[in-house]
Amino acid sequence: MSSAAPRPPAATIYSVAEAAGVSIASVSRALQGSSEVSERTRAKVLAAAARLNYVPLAAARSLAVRHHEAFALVLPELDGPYFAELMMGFEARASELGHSVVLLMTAGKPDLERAVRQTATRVDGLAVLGSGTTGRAVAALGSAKPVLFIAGDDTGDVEGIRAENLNSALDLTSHLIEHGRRRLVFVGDPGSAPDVRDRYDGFTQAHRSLGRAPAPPVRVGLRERDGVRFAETLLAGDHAEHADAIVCANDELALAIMDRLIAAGRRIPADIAVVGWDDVMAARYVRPGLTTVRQPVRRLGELAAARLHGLLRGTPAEDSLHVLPTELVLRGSCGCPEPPPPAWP
Amino acid sequence: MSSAAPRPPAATIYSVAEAAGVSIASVSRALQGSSEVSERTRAKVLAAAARLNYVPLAAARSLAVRHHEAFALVLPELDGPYFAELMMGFEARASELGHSVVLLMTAGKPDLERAVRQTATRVDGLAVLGSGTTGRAVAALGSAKPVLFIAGDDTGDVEGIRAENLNSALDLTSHLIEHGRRRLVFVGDPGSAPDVRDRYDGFTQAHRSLGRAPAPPVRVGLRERDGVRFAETLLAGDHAEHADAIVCANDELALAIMDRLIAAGRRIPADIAVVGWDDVMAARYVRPGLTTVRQPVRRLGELAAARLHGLLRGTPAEDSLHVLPTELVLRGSCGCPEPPPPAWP
DNA sequence: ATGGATTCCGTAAGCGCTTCCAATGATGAA
DNA sequence: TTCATCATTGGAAGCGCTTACGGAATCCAT
Repeated sequence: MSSAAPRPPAATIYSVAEAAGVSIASVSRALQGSSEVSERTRAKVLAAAARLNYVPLAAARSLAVRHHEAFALVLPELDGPYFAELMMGFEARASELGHSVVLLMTAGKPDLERAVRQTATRVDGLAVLGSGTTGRAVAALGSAKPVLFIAGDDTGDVEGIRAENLNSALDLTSHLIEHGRRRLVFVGDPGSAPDVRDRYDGFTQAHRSLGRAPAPPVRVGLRERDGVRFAETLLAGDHAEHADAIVCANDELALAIMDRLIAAGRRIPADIAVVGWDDVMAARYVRPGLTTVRQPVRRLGELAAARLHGLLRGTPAEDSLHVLPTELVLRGSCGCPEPPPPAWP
Repeated sequence: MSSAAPRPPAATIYSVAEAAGVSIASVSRALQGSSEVSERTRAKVLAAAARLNYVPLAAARSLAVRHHEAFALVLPELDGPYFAELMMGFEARASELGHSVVLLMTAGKPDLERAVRQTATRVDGLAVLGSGTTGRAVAALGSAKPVLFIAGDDTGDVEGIRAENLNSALDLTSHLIEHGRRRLVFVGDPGSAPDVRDRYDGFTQAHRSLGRAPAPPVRVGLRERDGVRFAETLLAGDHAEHADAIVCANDELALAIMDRLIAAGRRIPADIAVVGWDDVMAARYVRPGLTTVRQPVRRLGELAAARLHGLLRGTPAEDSLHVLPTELVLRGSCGCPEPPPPAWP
């Protein structure tokens, strides 16, 4: 439990040069591998570097080469598998491409814009999840650095990637209607995020294409407590038209609602169907299993890193890459037969 | 969709100085706030800086002041709420303390040691989760930078923080025994990680203190598929002594096992009790609810950042801070009555 | 007024690295 | 043997910032 360990001064390019008996220029060249150095000096340098445990200081290198070999990932919060997967994908790909990743969480940050700009000074590009405040804070960056929006709006001037939302929501809603449901309600605030908006749009389009009128959205947050609250107003009969299917903006909401409804004696899906979005782990363990939509979140993260890299090198975007397909996961909560448990390889 | 946006050169301290009509030294002083500058020049500088949208380049600053104002968080993977919470806590606290966080995921990294050292060059300290390979890669860093192990071993020379494991496991196991269970089995590999080891130790101690002999651990991984596999061998009757309670190293395992057991017609907890560890979201939505142990993971992350900061300034560790208490959460799967659903504020 | 304190500011020296440029020595052709 | 050629190498500038250091301007007490 040594608290004031004496830290030996780290090796620098100078100490390596001295140890190897060459100039710092040669050390740099030998280590970069690129330029021309004789085998002899390269060997000497490599040996000395290894002996001294030398690793070039990132800051010095950044200053000299004028870039950072790092990307920022800025996220609103980090809940559930969604963000975890996103990060893993992003980090993995970024790392392959030779970039570190610095993480910035926007939730609860008093001076977001400052935080963003601060972060921006140590990276070559930023991938940003979150609209609203975050989006604005990032926009304030101007075009100083490449920015990529994840699951954001098509703002036209900044590139963005996302998972498909509208059509999946349309399919999901239609599926419910095919199950004979007639009084569907959408729970979630389309104004809160572009992907929620798209999901609600799919919901309405499914209705309209069948000549029905969609109910207005129930504008609540995306957390469990919001679901609980909604379930309670629903049970209290506050909802004018007695819903027979609930389309939730995410699984958290759906799970919480389903739980309360069941606790109150409602049968799912017999009395009322519930579907969610995201396919979180809990979705496959509750009974009935939660019908939901699975997004390729990890690939979204990977793609974000790859595109940022591309942006840096001026590689034009292939539009087709920018919206990733999703997958409907049908389980018992919508009225489908419960699927067999997945077989693990 | 502009792919080759012309990026205007960023403002530097020189351009600000020129715009403000002062020297770069004054700009630096005015912006640092600390040193003495007249109100007049400070105002001029601030105005110019604002006008030019100036933010000091982190790399240049790092080079000059010889530290980075950044911490690394290195994690083995990022699954479930555990890691997400940890990260949020870490980032939040680090940010409060004025540090950026750079993230390094060790899973699937071909040259881990290189990656770690690379990362180390751009931070002032690293918080590391994961023993084994990761631990070794970090150890290779020597004492070059402050390192903090999260949920690692007490290696003596490096500081570490963790949640309490042994006593909670002891309590949990005793609780099961009080429920009348007699043939408990522990699922998880004590050799895979220090915290799993401690949990198994608690398991054995609970037995010994009652004069019973603990069964040897079932050494499997921590993922759902491992649980499924175990459940299947158990159902196949491979397990010599017919278990009446399963203590899992984490919730993922417990959930998967419980699911398969129920699917096979076993009644939980009547026929067999199952308990986990972590209190993931799914734990409170499955039926029966999963009895588990909740760790203050977020606070673990916060503490990690705070201690790293302390290490940097030579603040000695308060030992009491280093192991955080956990909380038993009793639900139906151990034989307790199902608690009422939580009330959200 | 005059001296010594105080303030405030600019000059310049780095921080550790990359890279252009010129110098070196070795090589081959004449 | 001599000279052009070429592969290597070192010198040095510069990336943008902080921070001694010392000079100038201002102040107060005498």
